[in-house]
Amino acid sequence: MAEKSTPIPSVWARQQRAADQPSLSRSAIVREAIVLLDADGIEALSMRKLGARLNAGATSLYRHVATKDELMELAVDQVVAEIVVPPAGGPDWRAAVTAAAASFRATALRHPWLASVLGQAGLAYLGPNLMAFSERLAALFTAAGFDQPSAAIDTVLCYVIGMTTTEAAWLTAVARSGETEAAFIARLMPAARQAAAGHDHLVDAYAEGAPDPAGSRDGKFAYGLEVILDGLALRLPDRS
Amino acid sequence: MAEKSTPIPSVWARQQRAADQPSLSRSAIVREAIVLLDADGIEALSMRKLGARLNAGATSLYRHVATKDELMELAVDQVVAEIVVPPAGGPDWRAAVTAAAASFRATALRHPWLASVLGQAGLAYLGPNLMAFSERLAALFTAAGFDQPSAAIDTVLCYVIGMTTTEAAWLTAVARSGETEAAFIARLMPAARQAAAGHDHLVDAYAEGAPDPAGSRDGKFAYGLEVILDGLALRLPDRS
DNA sequence: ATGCATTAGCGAACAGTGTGCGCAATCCCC
DNA sequence: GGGGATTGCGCACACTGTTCGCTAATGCAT
Repeated sequence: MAEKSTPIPSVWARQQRAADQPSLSRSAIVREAIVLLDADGIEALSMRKLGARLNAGATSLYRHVATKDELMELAVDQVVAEIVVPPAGGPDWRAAVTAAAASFRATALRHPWLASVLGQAGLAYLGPNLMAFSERLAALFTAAGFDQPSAAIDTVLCYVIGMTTTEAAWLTAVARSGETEAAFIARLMPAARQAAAGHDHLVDAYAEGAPDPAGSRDGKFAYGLEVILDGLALRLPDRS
Repeated sequence: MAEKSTPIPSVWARQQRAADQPSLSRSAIVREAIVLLDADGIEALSMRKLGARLNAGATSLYRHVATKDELMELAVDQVVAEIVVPPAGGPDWRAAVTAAAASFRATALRHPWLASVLGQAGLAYLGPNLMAFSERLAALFTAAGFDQPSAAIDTVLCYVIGMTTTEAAWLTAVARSGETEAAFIARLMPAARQAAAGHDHLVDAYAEGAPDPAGSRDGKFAYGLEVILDGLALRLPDRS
């Protein structure tokens, strides 16, 4: 019992290391963090779980990543690379912006933690993929004829981030319930109806059930985007 | 799996006990939680600190609030009551919506945690003040002539939430730095410039310094809102 | 091949966190 | 006064992010 503190190193107990995997690296850590984030949500990511998933101790990660916040920043930048923005200069800038927004939305729904983290990060993240994303958007809007495109970009981006944040949160809640979206809505309706009691316009809004929740989400996103594109088009010089 | 058909319980369905005389009461807890959230941010709110602030043990709070998430929901609903939405039926619906958006933004900047929590909550929060807020918005847009106002409302709301979330996050970072906004920008510029290197449109965007950061934030918010209102106006019937 | 300097990995530990449980005290009503 | 219901709270549990030394392995120069 004397060797309670440090076990005597034995030749037989010696482990040969690192033959199995390309060991620990920043990119492997980020990759696995994204897997864990996608699977179990943002609050389920812990350094210990992530380390265990990589056959490593929790504190080993700190040799490659300064802090958990930095890890999140790296994960965001990695995932932002999935967003595809059409090249600038095409004949139809509205179609290009619509495609970029759709790609953003698809990416944000594939990684439901993205939009909320991105919204709260604001302009503090400067990762290469995020910069490249911004650059392509700026090129797109500049080529479309906006002489001061950053305000237009921010308008579209804030709308898209706000919409996908709430949509991802909703889908996460649905997924956690283990039900279909329609069943989840049905189970939520009594509480919603009771809360809406006495508010005439709200009961009207709740009255018509949505037969196709996913489709109506698509439609709502497209509607708001069209509204914004119409408003932006009015600010373009000439046309016609 | 057993609660497949059980309606989702809501905080608001449970009745609130009277006898709010003792120092510990639901409303006192929520009030103090808001103070703490405003002062130190969302991640600084802990049940222990909140209990200490109320001269009570941490676990005592659980007699009045089921969980910390429920407490956040109550805090959100409390703060939403500060948002002023003009009555419906006025002659100028755009001015009314602009005023409501400005009130939302002011409230969200007064309580920098509001927008992000609200965005991630999505439609799950059913507090009375949030319902009243939605009702007033619905009345406003219905009176303006939108026959299906919920899509229009969501467009405006997602934009406002997205914009104020990033703006609040930015201001929180500035406040934490202890510097003025201009000084913070100046200190951030080298990193931003380096990250933007090679991206022509971005260096252009960074080139013009903003002499009045607060004013330019106001302007950006107003610009995006005007864009959306223009786009919505196109969808109104008649207009002469 | 050998010695050395650097570093990757990790166990223990610290200061927190949310919250369930059971016990004591207090209150209200009969 | 008796008794049941309610409130406050200390303890404990299972976590969290992160720091600190220590060991073992690796790369490099000789």
